[in-house]
Amino acid sequence: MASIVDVAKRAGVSIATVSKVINNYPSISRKTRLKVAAAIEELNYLPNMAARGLVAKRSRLIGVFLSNLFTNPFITELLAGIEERLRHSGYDLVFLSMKPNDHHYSMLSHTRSRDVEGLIIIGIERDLPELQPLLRAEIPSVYIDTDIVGKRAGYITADSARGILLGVAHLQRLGHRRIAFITGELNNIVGRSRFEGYQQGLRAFGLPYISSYIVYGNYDRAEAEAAMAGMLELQEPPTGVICTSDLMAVGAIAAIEASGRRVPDDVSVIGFDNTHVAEMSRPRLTTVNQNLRQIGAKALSHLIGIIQDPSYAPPVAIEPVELIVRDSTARCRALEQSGA
Amino acid sequence: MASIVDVAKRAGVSIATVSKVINNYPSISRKTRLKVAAAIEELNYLPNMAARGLVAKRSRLIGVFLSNLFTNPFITELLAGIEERLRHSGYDLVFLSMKPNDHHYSMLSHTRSRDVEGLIIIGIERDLPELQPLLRAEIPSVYIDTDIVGKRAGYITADSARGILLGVAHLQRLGHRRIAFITGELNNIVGRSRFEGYQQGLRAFGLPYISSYIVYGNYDRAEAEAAMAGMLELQEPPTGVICTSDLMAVGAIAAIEASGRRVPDDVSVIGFDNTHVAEMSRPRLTTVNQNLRQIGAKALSHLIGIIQDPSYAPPVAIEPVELIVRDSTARCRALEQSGA
DNA sequence: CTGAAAGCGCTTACAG
DNA sequence: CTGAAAGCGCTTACAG
Repeated sequence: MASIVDVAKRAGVSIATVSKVINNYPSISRKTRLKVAAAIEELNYLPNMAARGLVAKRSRLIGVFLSNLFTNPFITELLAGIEERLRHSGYDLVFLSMKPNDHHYSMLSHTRSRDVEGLIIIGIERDLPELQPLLRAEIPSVYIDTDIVGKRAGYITADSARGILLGVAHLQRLGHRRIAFITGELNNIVGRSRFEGYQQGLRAFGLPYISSYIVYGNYDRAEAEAAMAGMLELQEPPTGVICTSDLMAVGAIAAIEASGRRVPDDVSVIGFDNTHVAEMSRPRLTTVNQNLRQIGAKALSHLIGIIQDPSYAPPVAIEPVELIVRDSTARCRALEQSGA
Repeated sequence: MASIVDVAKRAGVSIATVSKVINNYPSISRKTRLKVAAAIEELNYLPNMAARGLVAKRSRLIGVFLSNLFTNPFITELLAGIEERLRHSGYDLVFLSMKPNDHHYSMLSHTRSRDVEGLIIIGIERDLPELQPLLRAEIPSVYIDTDIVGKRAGYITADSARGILLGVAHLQRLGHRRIAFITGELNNIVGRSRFEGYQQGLRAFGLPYISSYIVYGNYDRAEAEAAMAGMLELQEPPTGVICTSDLMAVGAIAAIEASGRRVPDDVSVIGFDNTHVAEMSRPRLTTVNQNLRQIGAKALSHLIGIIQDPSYAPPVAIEPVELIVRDSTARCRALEQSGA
């Protein structure tokens, strides 16, 4: 492949001049600029990123750390958003796979050995010890779904609390008073704020707080199914249930139907994420939509801002959500009966 | 960050020696090796990949080109497989986003400017002109789902034909004779071989070939729904239908139910891919499973083989598939009626 | 406005 | 078994 030397020869200038043309130095005369541009074109020249990175510390590489790499379907949308915004930025994306059981491994070393300019870190635990060195080193970073801030680090996450609140409001409007909540772990901002949204909702509408209506575990479908089955055996089962993922909602529906009840006639169910699953499920899920693609795109925009401008304030961004009403929620039947 | 110079100073040797220790040159004495290893440990040293790549042309970077970046849910599984195998290989993965409408862009230049050692290319059109330069340059490459071979390029794909054949056999065993086929485009190996599998199946079991039972378009759900709706208005609608994605199967089911029929009682439906959707759909889908995770892992293994050993024969690998029987297929009712 | 030179952090013949 | 030196392809003060 052609190098800067070839271009210089062809254009009859020094390599320093070629470099300046490539990097848009203003000093270069129009004539020279044109000559060099022509040579670049003819030779199909593209600068070697490694060399550039080595000397200028500008690798044009953005690193991504994922906790459960690729296992979560929602990651796809996020990456699509990132990639969209990435396209004409001149940056490429490198996946840094963590090696959790390797003592010699550190996220910071990995980042540095690749000369990565900035980091997008997705769905990681807030108290991971590895994160401290990253923050101390002031690597430009945007966290998605983990509330971490630093001099050059910020985060972006959906307004989960409001999503759940919207769900409670919706059920309440349909006449439900016994509303259950099946959620994931509470050890991160996403889990915590969803739980807060539930509590706020109950309080706002004067609904009873019944601790046996609350189950938390992982975001797994089977677990939600078991949890729901358990609640259906209570003296007074809930008439509505809010789940914090669409998969969990599907699990809840399975349990409800297995008990001989129907959704939404007997029990209303709300999901979270508005994934494909929500459309696919029968009945189709009423669910909370977070614009993952946009979150991904914004994360990257902010990251590039932080990288390129030392005075750029890192984001602390809570993205709006909306409730998508489909077929898994309906008027509370208990209400209709008592009303009749 | 510590450089090789720091390590050399600390260990009291030359940088050449440090380099040799890092790269496992056999000439180094045990004593020196230990001293250097200790210094590396103490300084938390990790070689700068850009510098290494620059001089040795070994960037330890594997590039990935995706056609519809991240929009396809099946990509997730594939990447999970790749990442799994990648983990302790010393390579990282860089996403190279194609810039289709940029004249100055070429996949080859992009690859070279990143010093990428090898390429995984997923779901790309076979006759993309960009591919020729890549092949001529003999960049080690493994294509997934595109049948392309070269001196240092091979491919890996699931045995789609057999998947469809298994579907036809299954329906035939259940007494179906009027079997429809809704598929994607035929302009690539995946589309073609699935269609072949369908034809082989009909022939093998002496089933009628009815051209109005065959629809192809994209892999979209809505399109499959429309196609199915059309077939249901035929004089003699099919009693079984095979779709080449789970999403299309869901679309077909929607059309069947919209027409007042039921799945599987009136019409049996088979999907393809065994995604989450298959479990989620009601009824749960009978579908063809391809082990995407394994395909991803194998693709990477082969690629590393090609990179590291010039005499490694590039793969031409057809991976096995299996039929997962769930609730969307049942005995043909027409048969039962005539049999009764 | 342009170019010579130093240097980024490595690897690899080569000499000893 | 070890090290001095050249060089990979760039960028960036600095001099002119």
